Amino acid sequence: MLQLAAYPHQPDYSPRQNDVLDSALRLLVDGGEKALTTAGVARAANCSKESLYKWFGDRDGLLSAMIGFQASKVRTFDDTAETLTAVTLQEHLVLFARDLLEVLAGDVSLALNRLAIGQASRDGSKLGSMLQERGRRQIGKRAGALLEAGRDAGLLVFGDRDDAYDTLYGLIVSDLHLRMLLGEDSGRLVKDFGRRGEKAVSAFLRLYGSEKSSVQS
Amino acid sequence: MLQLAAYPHQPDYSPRQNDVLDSALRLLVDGGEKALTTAGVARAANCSKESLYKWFGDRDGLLSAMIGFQASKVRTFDDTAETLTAVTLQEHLVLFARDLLEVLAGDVSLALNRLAIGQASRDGSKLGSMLQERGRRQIGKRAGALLEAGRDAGLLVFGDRDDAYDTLYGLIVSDLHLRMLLGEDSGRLVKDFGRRGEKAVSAFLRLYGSEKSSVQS
DNA sequence: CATCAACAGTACCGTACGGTACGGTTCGCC
DNA sequence: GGCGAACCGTACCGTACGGTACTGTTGATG
Repeated sequence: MLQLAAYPHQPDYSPRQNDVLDSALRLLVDGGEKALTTAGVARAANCSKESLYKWFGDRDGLLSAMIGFQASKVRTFDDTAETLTAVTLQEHLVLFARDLLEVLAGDVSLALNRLAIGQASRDGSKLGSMLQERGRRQIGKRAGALLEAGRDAGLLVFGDRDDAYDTLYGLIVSDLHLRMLLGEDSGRLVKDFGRRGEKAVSAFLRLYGSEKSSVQS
Repeated sequence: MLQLAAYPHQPDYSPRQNDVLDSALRLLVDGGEKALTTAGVARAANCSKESLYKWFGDRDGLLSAMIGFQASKVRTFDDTAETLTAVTLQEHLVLFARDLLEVLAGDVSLALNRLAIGQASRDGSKLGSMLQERGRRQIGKRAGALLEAGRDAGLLVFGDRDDAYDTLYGLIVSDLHLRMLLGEDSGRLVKDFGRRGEKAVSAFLRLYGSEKSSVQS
């Protein structure tokens, strides 16, 4: 699991409003977008609809705020302080893979992705690009730093960093994310994230690893 | 592009009803789920709401029928008749990759996936599993046959066929499908499907190809 | 021509939701 | 204590949608 900030970090809203956003996320996770009515949020959060509209403008503003709020809780940490060896690079990659899979499988993440995808056709995909920017881009920065550190240490060989990350991502996730979004029983799939990550990293190292990066499995 | 049956093949519904389903799909593609109202479908298809309910039961029945109807139009073709060489295997894999990407990027496919994902939280994901079964499973059979033919010809080495296909799928698609579902401007991404497929197949062959399968690029 | 089934078009109903308005309450501030 | 801002709870409004009922109209069959 990625680091969660111990304190909400006061991103954009007051503590009271953060509580409301928490309730809204809970509601969304439990019942899907259909359950996310303004009256329902107000009831669940013990606030009035009038306050909702004062704080967030309208329903879309509430949705945007929910995405921003959730993104503000997901923290990526730099794990490239130490100098990399073949073993530690592999370990860090496997750790990254596990974290990535667990974030993608999180119920809040799944609910928000479903929400954004559902709205993608309508409103010019504002929510979709928000999720992209605040979600994948952020986690991609961590992976990119790790990959470049591996290259600097002579353990990885690649030309374009984004291409390498794209390959790594595909090897780790494949269509698992989409299957979960479609509602495939994730309970059955969730619990070999460790093994899945190891296999993906192994394949990635076979593709992009230098000679000196080989690690006996 | 995958083969489209020249004749609708009379899957489950009458020609008149197929026309209605076509109109409904068109409506969904143009305006998203919000635009897919029963009155809208009836107007677009020049039929009455009463007929819609008689034919499809209720709105969910209409959605299911739309998925089934669209799936019935996508035909996978067997391309493993000839005996495989290193070159033809690579060509078939690249062709498969291109077809896969173009299917996933199709506007009807994207609209239906968005629809199913949007409903995944509510109804026990009936539409989601339908899409899985009729879509990915179907296209996966073609890939699976190709992979096994490659193994039989001594060009590929793998233990579990599904694992190998999962890897191939991840290398080809990565998170491109999700990005398109989120509304990322596909126009910018769409047109190097050929190159993307070639690179993915090249990586796949490096992972799963036997000695004798090496092809100079 | 009479009959009957299928269907289009439309009017209608109940409900649910987004958004607004208002009375009552709490709480900080002078 | 008096005042005003923030806010809760609720009532309210307009609209849009899913689903049903009704009235023709067509077209095939005997």
